[in-house]
Amino acid sequence: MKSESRKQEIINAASVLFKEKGYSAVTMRDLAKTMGIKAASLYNHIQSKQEILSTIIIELAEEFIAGMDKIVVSDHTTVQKLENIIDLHIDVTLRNADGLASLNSDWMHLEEENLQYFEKMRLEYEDNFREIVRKGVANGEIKSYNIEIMVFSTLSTLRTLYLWYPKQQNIDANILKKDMISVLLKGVV
Amino acid sequence: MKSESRKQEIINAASVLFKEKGYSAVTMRDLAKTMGIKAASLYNHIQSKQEILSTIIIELAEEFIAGMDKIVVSDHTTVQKLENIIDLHIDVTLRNADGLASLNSDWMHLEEENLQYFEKMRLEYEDNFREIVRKGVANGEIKSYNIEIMVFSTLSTLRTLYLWYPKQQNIDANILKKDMISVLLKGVV
DNA sequence: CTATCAAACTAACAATCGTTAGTTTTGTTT
DNA sequence: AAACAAAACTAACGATTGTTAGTTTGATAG
Repeated sequence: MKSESRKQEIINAASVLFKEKGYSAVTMRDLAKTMGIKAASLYNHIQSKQEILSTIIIELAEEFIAGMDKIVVSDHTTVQKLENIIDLHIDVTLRNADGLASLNSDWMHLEEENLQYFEKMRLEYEDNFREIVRKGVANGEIKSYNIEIMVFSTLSTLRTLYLWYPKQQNIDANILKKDMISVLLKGVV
Repeated sequence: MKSESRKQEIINAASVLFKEKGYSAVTMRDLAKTMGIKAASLYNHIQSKQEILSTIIIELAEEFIAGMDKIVVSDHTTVQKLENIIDLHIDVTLRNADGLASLNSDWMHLEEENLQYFEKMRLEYEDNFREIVRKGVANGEIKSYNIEIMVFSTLSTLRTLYLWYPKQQNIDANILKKDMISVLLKGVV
């Protein structure tokens, strides 16, 4: 076996470092030191620093696309769909909070092909989100505020979960889901 | 006059580049090319790359601290205070959206002294925010959801405004304030 | 004109970057 | 014990990094 697990260990360690300092500020020697080996040894397992970044980001982006697609084709109400989107973000955050840092902050360092692929997915995701909200406004389930503001407000919170949730200790995932749905959809006053 | 304005031009150009690629990925030669001069010439106006970053971030952080202090000592209701916080973030975002990118994403590259100062200010700001919400829950103005979730949800949206607002064309600042207050406080359903 | 001075320049530095080539170690299988 | 492969190593490369030293340019004031 060509040590796929060792490669994953490197990617996981890189995710942590990228979250702390960002892709550009992390050197291959930093990553090697974390793994307890020399920088050159990393190349027995990975092809390049760029491969690490793109693996982290593209994998996560495809997860979001797959999750959103399921929600879009479902026959739920708008409110249920929004609840499912919140669930999706919380689930992905619980599974890979470190990797989400790269997806959110280092996507611009992807190289040409993967950059275009990522941006296409992000646009598709946002369009789906916007369309769900738009339909909700149209059928009266959602208040008639500016759609862009509602989408941005919700999505910005969900996208930033990876920064906040790992620092919380006393919040169970299911309680988080429930309260986050309440706060995001019904407001605080 | 020791060309304070030329220094500000450099800082403004750096803010734009830092927003696009992050502090670590921007080289002094990148910045010089943007200014139409050679990298060495930058040092007639600034002391170091680090000075540019700390100027951008510390100035903005102090603005937030000053704004928050005014709100804290006011005799407004909790809801009014939250509305004023939203106003504060929108005002700062309109004035310096580029710089906010560094404050949000590159603060960890500050050096020892400024890093500690920044982190102290951030903690102070969040504590003030949390205390305002806590009092609002105590006197019944705010719903009794988890306080951490409410603070995070609101603050994460306000902190990310700099990414979103510059891309919006048809949204007037006053309409944005009004709608943002509605969405963040009263929810979308 | 000439003196002055800010602001540009050229040239170079030591350090560090991602990465490659070739070699040795380590652990398992025959 | 011999053979093999995985995974570590040493050494080095060319490029790029932030920054410095010293010099030239160009506009302004006497």
